[in-house]
Amino acid sequence: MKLEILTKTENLNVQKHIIAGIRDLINLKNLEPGDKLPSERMLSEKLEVSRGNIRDAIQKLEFYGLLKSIPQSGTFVANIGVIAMNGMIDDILRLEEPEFKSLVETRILLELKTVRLAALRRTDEDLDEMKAALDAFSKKVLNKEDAVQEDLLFHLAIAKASGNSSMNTFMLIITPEIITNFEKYHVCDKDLAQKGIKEHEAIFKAIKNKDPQLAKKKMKEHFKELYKYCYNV
Amino acid sequence: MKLEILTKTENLNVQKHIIAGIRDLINLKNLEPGDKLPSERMLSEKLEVSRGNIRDAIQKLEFYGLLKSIPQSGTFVANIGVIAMNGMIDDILRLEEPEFKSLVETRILLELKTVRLAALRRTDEDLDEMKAALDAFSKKVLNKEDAVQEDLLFHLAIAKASGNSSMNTFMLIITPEIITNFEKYHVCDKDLAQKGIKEHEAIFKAIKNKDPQLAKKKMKEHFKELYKYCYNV
DNA sequence: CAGTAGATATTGGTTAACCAATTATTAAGT
DNA sequence: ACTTAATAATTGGTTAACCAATATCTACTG
Repeated sequence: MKLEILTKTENLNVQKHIIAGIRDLINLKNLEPGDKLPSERMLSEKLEVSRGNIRDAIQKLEFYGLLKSIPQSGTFVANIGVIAMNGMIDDILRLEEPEFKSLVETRILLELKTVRLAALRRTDEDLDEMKAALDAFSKKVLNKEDAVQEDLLFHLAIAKASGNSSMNTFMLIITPEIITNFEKYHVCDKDLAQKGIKEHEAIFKAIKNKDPQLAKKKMKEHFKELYKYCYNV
Repeated sequence: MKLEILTKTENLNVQKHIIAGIRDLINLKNLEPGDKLPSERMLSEKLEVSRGNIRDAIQKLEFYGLLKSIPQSGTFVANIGVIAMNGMIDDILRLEEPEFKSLVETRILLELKTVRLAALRRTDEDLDEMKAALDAFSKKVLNKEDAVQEDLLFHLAIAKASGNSSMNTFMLIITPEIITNFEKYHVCDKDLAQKGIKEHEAIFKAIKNKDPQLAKKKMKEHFKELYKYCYNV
């Protein structure tokens, strides 16, 4: 018999099997917040997978705040009751890779907020970093070079200036895929980029002047062009 | 000499050291999208950390879409240019744990959108699940039991019905911390929960009737109470 | 000289042994 | 009988050896 390497999809299925197993076990044993899960070795034996797989699954549930590992002690149910635990795990198991449209939708939502917050909260240092990103973008466009990266970095600078760490994180999560798709579908062509400079400058100015309303308005106009491209491609 | 175990913070610093090292290396060698990174073993030697630490750091950069590992072949720079790579890595290195206020801010933003989308896109199956969550919440409140979990599960059901996978994911990420803090600060006391039933029902009804405007309005009213509690505590 | 087949080295991934901290159990002492 | 000290077992975390797929080099053939 030939031993085949597991594909990424198969690995994901193994992980889902484990996560479902942990959920069932929590229910079976009526584990409550603070209770200890069986050891990784026991879990790997019961679920018939390697300890490494178990550790990966636990890490994922830790990421979602459902479990908490403590060295040389054990893995514990986080401060979340059994009802929420079940509901959330089911949601996690059902999660699918987001489509490009979802990403754009989310990005627009986030940015219309971060730009407002940035106008309210930006420090002088934030302003400097945004200016640098803005200049880098303009320079590339004027040289007729591709500037998708510089574009996104300007937007990330706004996210940082918003002072909201979780929005900043979420922007970072969706940005790479956005860049890849933009480049693939040539969303930002040269003509559009020319307009982009003016629009970026308008956004920057509004943030500099601490005018949240105007900042949001300018961002909306900026996205208007993107919208057209995204939903026509 | 006594060997001490590394705390979680120290481990995080090691990871940041590695990520910065990888960034410097990409710059030094002018690696472009598709180029291969040095092997994990070389990196671990050069940065003087274990291969496991290297793998963790690479995994993190893979999560943010900056690197891509291929078995038995190597780790490659994703389809993102050196400028964006530098900017994003710097952002990642600077990321801090979000404060509770940031989480609430983000949650409100997300939910005012997901509720609109849910009203537009909900399937009958979505409706059933939301109804189940709604009933579970009502039942608990009427029994004068704590219902923070059921509350959040209703909101997660809305996120699912929005049909936007990334917003759904983001809601899942912030939910546990929200639950923990709500319970800690007793944000949702019994009287508020009584009101909550009516508010949830109004939201549900609006989604059922596919009325996005009304759904958003009702969600806003629902959050009005929360807002007061969050910023007074 | 080009091209190909085979051997060798390198790669990310996996596994099992190991580690020190913790926890549970036992034994001893008062 | 209770407390405490010592020991054994268990725990998550870490490390190094191992694996098979891949990439690279070598030697041979036409």
